[in-house]
Amino acid sequence: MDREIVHIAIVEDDHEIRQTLNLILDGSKGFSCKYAFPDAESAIASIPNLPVDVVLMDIDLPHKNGIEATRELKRKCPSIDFIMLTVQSDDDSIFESLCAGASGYLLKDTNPVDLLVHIKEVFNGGSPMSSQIARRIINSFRIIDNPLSERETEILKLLSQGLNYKDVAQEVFLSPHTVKTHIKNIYSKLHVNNRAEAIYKAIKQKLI
Amino acid sequence: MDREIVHIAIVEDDHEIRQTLNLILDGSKGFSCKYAFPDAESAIASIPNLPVDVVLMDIDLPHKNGIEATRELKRKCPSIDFIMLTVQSDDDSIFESLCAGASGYLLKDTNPVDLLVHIKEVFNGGSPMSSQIARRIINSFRIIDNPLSERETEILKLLSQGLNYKDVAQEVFLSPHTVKTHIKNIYSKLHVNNRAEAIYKAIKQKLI
DNA sequence: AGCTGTATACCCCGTATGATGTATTTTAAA
DNA sequence: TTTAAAATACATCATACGGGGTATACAGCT
Repeated sequence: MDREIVHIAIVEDDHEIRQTLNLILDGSKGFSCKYAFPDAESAIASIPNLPVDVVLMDIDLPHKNGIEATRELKRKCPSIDFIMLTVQSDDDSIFESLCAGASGYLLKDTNPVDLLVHIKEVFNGGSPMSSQIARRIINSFRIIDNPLSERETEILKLLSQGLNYKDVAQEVFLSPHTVKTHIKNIYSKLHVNNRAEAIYKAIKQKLI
Repeated sequence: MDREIVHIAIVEDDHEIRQTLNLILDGSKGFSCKYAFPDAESAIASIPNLPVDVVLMDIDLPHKNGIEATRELKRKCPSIDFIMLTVQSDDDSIFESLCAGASGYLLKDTNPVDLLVHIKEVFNGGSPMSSQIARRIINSFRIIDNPLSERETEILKLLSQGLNYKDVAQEVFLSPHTVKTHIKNIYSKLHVNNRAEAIYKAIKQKLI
C-alpha cells in the first residue's frame, strides 16, 4: 500500500518556487505533480475536476488568499488533503488555516526531502507540522486560571444548557434565590452583566 | 546553546520500562535522567523540588493517573515541560492531556533515538507528536456546517458580547423588531429556546 | 480572634426577553 | 419565471432576568 503514487497540485504565485517545486515533486519516485496554479481562482476552478490527493497551498496569493481557497476547495473536495506551505507562522494564519480545513502547516524553508516525507504523511492520514507550530496549537488548549468556585461552574454549565433560574435550582436542589445569588457572583467575577456574555467568556477561557 | 544538558524525570509504573528508559536517557550525551517514579503520588511530592526540565509521563498509573499528575505538577511548576508517553491514543486522552498542560504526546513504541530528538524539541520550545495524533487535534478545529445566514451570525456575535435587542439594533442599523425576528430564526435553526443555549451551541460548533 | 471567600436564602422593582402572531421586500436558486 | 429563503418591520403578553439590597453559617487563613 506504500507503492501507491501520490498525486499533487501546487498553488503558488511565485513563478520560480512553483517551477522548482513542480520539478522536484514530479521527479521523485512515488510522487506525481502535474498541476500547478499561480492563483486561487484558477486552482478553485480546476482542482475539483482533477485526480489530486494532496494540494500544497501558499497563503500569500495575489487576489484571494490561500486560506480562502482552501476553505472553498475543502468544501467541494473533502477527500483532498491540504498542506499550507508558507513563510507566515503567526497564530492567526495557523488557526485560520486549520479551521479552513488544512491538514498540515509547513514553513517554506522546509527542505525538499522532508517535504516529500510530510506529503506522504498527509496522504497516510497524518498531519505534519513543525514542532514549533504544534506547540502554538497545543498552547491554545491551556486554561489560564479559573476564578469560579465549583458551585458557580456547575451552575454556569447548567445555564449554558439553556436552563432558567428555577430549573437550575431544581437540578442542584437549591432555592431559586440562592441560584440567583450565585449567578450574580459569577457575573461579577467574569466582569459581565448578563448570561450571554458570561457564557461566551467562560467558554473562551475554557471554564465550562 | 545546544550544549546544555536536558534534565529528565520519568513517571512510569512498569519496572522494566522505567529502568530501560532511565538507562538509555541517562547514558545519552546531552541528557541526564536521575529521577524515576513508579506512581503519580511520589512524582507530585518530589518533582517540584528537583532540577528537572522535562518529565516523561505515563498515563496508566496505579492510583492517580498521569493526566491528573500532569495537571497538578504543571500548576506548581509551569516551566517544566511534560511529554505523555503512552499506549493510549484515543481522542479523550489526547485532549485531556493537552488541557492538563502536556507539551507533547508520544506513543510508547517510539524508538529511543526519536525519543531523544523529541525531548530536545520540547526543551527547545517545540511540541513533538506523531503526525497521526496531530491530525486528530487538527480535526477538532473543523467546522461541520453553518445553518446561519451572515446577518444572523453577525447578530449572534453581538449577543455573545452581551448586547441586548436595542443595542444590537443600533449597532447594525435595524429596527429592534427586526433584530427580534432574526433572533427567533436563530433559535429555531439551532433548536434552542434562549440566548444562553444559542451561544453555547454556536461556539461549540464554531459558528461564532 | 478576625478576616475573607463560599454557600446558602430572601425581598423589591423595572425592563429585557421569548412566544406567537402577521406582513412586505429583496435576493437567489430552480 | 415561479419559488423559496433571507431580510426587513410591527404588535401583544406573561415572565424571566438583572440590579439593588440584606442576612446567616461555615470554611480556611493569619
